[in-house]
Formats: sequence, structure tokens, C-alpha cells
Amino acid sequence: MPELPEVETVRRHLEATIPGRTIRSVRLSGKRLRAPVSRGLDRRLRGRTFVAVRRHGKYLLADLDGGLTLISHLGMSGRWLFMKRPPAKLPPHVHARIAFTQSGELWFQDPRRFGLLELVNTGAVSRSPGLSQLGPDPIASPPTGESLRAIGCRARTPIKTFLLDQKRIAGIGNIYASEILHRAGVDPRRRAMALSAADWKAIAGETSAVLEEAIARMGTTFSAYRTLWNEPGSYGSQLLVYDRGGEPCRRCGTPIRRVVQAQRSTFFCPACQKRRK
DNA sequence: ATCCTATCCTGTAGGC
DNA sequence: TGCCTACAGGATAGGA
Repeated sequence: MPELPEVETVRRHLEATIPGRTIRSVRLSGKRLRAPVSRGLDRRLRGRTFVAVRRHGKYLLADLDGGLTLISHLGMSGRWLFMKRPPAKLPPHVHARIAFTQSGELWFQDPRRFGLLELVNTGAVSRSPGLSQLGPDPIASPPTGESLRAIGCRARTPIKTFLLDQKRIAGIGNIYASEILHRAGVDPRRRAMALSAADWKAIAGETSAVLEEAIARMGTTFSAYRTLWNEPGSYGSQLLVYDRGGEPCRRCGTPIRRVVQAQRSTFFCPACQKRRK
């Protein structure tokens, strides 16, 4: 679910909400997420104050005083929710409840439990598993045709799969990979190493454009994703190919095709995205 | 080294 | 209505 635009939306909302708030208590569900929640996370967070919220790819980094950083990843179904007045009845799948001395609670909810909560020393963030291997963030360091070609010109993998590889570029997921390639006019099945300089330039430009436009609309909501305020994102209405198998291409009317690559659905227009270019 | 496959988990949509 | 299967926005250990 949450890709870079959704995670960036949550980051901005967290940044506007939690810095300056001090943690009174943390309650954990005890359930294992993608990995076990850091041991003693509840005890170590007590009394700490949030300072800032950063992001790298799909990872959120919430810095606290005392040199600590709370790393989180939303996986497929995770959400951060800020509850001004927490309801008496706890909804299902809330794995962390962070209560503040000021007011309000911050909840981490994740039905499928593919998410991640980890507490590390701020200086050790980049050595944390997952983050240590991450490629450049396309918002912090916008890709160029040349920068992408440099990392992709020897990759035998299809360009769609290439864009999903977080070690190469951090933050693109299944929705935006299809959208970027459609707007760039590149067939998702072509091997990265076979792309021309013009193809790479188009992909680089559309990567920035699609991600920025999606951020402006607070991301894409199909079902689960919500912002910190429990609101859906509205980029779904802008999608040109994702989840539109069989429907007419908005540009040329040709039916959108769905194929499976590396166990994931890919959507593309066979007319707008020709093999050769 | 590189790439593909199966797997973690729950919720939901669609076929019957 | 219910039962069953397929599939879902992600990441990763293991095998080829």
C-alpha cells in the first residue's frame, strides 16, 4: 500500500503534530510485526520528546531527544493515526499506543503486520537493517537520466522490477512504477540494460513528476491507506493505468493490459508503451 | 553477483 | 447467507 507519496504525507502530518510532545506511556500489543518490535521500546521511549520527523524512501524516522530515533515502516497495511481524544473501545490491530503528557495519542495500526517498529540510536539509523541497503530517495535527490542509466545500464531485470528495487531507488512501489512507465512511454517488460538515454531521461522526469503530483494529493487510497488524520488520499482519480486492466487507455483508448512480473501486477498500454522507442 | 520464488499476515471481493 | 479461492499498496530469506 503505502509508497513514497503516502509515507511523505504521513511524515508531513507527523512533523506538524508530534515535535514538542513528550511521551507519557507506550503500550504495545506484544504481537510480532515484520520483525519483533525492539525490546524495551516502551520503557526506553517513556519521558522522551519528539524533535523532528524524517523520511528515506518508505521508512519514517522520528527523532527524539536523548539521541533516539523511532524507525517505522508501514508495510502493506500499516497506519500512523493521531487520536486527539482516544475512543474507549480500541479498534483491532493497534500494535502501539503512544500517549503524550500534553494530550492525544499516536497509534500504529497494522492488520497484516508487515510493518516495522524499531528504536535505535540516531547515529546508527543508516546502519539499521533495511535502511543500510537503501538507494537514494528520489525527492531528496531527484534522479536524472544519467544517474538512472548509471545504475541501470547493466541490469538484466525488466525496468518495472528495476523501479521496485529499493536498493536502486528508494520509495517507488507497485502503483507508481506502472504510472511512471506509462507516462514515460516505456514498455515495463523491457530489460533495463536495453533502454536508451532518451528512455532513462523520460523515466527520471516522470518519476519526479508523478511522485510530486501524488504528494500534492496526499497519495493514493484504495482501501486501507489513510493519512494521520484518517483521511484518504485523492491521487487514485489521476491513475492512468494502475488497476485499470481491460479499461480504455485515457490517452489512446487501447485496452490496458495486466501482466504479472516478479509476482506483482503490472498495468500498461500496449499502444502508448511500445517495445521499441 | 543477480534474479526469481515462496513466505510472512489479515481483509475483502468475486464466483458458486 | 455462507463457503471457497484469489488477490492486495512490501520486504526478504533461500535457491537456482
